[in-house]
Amino acid sequence: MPPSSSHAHAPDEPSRDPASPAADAAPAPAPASTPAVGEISAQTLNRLSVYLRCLRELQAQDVRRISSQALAQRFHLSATQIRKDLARFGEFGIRGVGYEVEPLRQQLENLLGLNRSHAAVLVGAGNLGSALACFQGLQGEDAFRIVGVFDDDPAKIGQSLGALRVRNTAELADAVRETGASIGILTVPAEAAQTIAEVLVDAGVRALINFAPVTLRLPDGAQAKNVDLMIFFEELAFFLR
Amino acid sequence: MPPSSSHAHAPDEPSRDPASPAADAAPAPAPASTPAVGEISAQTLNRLSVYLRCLRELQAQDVRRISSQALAQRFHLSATQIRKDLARFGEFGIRGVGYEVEPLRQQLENLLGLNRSHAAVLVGAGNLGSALACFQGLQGEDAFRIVGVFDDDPAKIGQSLGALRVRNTAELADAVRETGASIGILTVPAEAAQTIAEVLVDAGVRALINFAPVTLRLPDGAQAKNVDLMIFFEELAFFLR
DNA sequence: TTTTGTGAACTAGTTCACAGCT
DNA sequence: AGCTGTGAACTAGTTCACAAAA
Repeated sequence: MPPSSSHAHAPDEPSRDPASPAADAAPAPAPASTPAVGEISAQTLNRLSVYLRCLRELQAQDVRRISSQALAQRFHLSATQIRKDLARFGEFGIRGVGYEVEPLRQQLENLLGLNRSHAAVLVGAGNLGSALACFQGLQGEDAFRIVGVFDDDPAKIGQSLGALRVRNTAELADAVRETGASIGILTVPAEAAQTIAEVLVDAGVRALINFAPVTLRLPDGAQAKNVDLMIFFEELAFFLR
Repeated sequence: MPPSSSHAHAPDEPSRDPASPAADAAPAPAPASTPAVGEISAQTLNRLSVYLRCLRELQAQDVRRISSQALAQRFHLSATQIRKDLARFGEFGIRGVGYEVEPLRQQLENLLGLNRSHAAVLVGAGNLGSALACFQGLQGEDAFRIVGVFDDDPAKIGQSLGALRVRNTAELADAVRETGASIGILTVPAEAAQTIAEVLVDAGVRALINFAPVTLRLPDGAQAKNVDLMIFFEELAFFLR
């Protein structure tokens, strides 16, 4: 990886590109009315992830029920917003009581699509790529499994990363088809990102996390989440003026 | 955005708490009217970072001038928004012509506080910490310098990461004071994050990037940016339902 | 009671459309 | 003519405040 790509993430993308692969509504298990995919903002989605994390923490502490109020205080959130966000997908709470932690956690996992396992391939075995390949957050979850790590650099090919061995990028498309991977993680240099993204999407990947500081142009039906780490640093620099 | 960040995430924090360590207005070098720090939203700030990156790319291609229209098309942004964002800080454009790349780039760098160098310490030399310590995006910029890497683990202490050697976390506070570091990068386990954050802030660090999925509670005057990589994955999982 | 779920009010952010320079 | 800068219109997102349910 050349100038090891400058990856960094993207807090939230500059507004643009309203195109989104809207999926259908109502996933089988949810009894409540579920809005079409495109109708939930990234912001809301991120909050749901946060709530889920909070619920898991509560569950680890054997908390069975919690009110929006208590949840908000415990994790510095807004009680009203928690209620609004949750109410969007059904009536999960019990009036006068609060929410039951376990069922709510499950609802959120279903809603976020974490109830099934997603295979991911990672391209670019530089420092960041290696870190992600070994990332405990991913290993711990059942929802995501990295099934292949790829790089161009002959020096890296063959090296092992955790349980995986770095393979030649030439094998990428075949590997995606064989494993049915639906997620691609791009930790390649900026120049290579677009090309690799196209290979991935052609082979069947539908969701990308792109750590390279470029905007990917993707066909409909494929989604990319840009993550530019430099932007976080620049945001802090601003507060230090 | 939360005061000093709330839980774990990154994209953009759940709304709330308008409190912010507002600094004063008008930094000396900017001739244009500069709003107080707290008045610029994280969203706008991120867009400014994006514009800056685009300008640098244009400059590398010897483009001298560009209109908001052309800029927008080239990088898939919104022309109106570019103009609105920039106009907020002064009249940088030439009507009928567009913007001069070089001076605009400088203005943005000043505005974002990238004209001076910020020393950063990194705590937690795991996979992610190591990746960031060697991160070219940071090495390339003059604006940020990682001046120290710290860890608790005796097995890691003494190892070298790029030009640096991992030091004992016990030396952290002294190192911050000696180097005058203003930024702290937290790549420690969730349990350790709050404690380390306090040590850093006590020693003089005013801005943190926290990769641990916990909400840091910080005194006024210190700012944390939470970055939770899992949230990016969860966002994609949703689109794959 | 207590606490959810939700319309209504409010606030922030984006896009439109055009006046005003060059 | 061409393009910026900007009020005005619009859209999205948040908070308030209260009716309905347990």
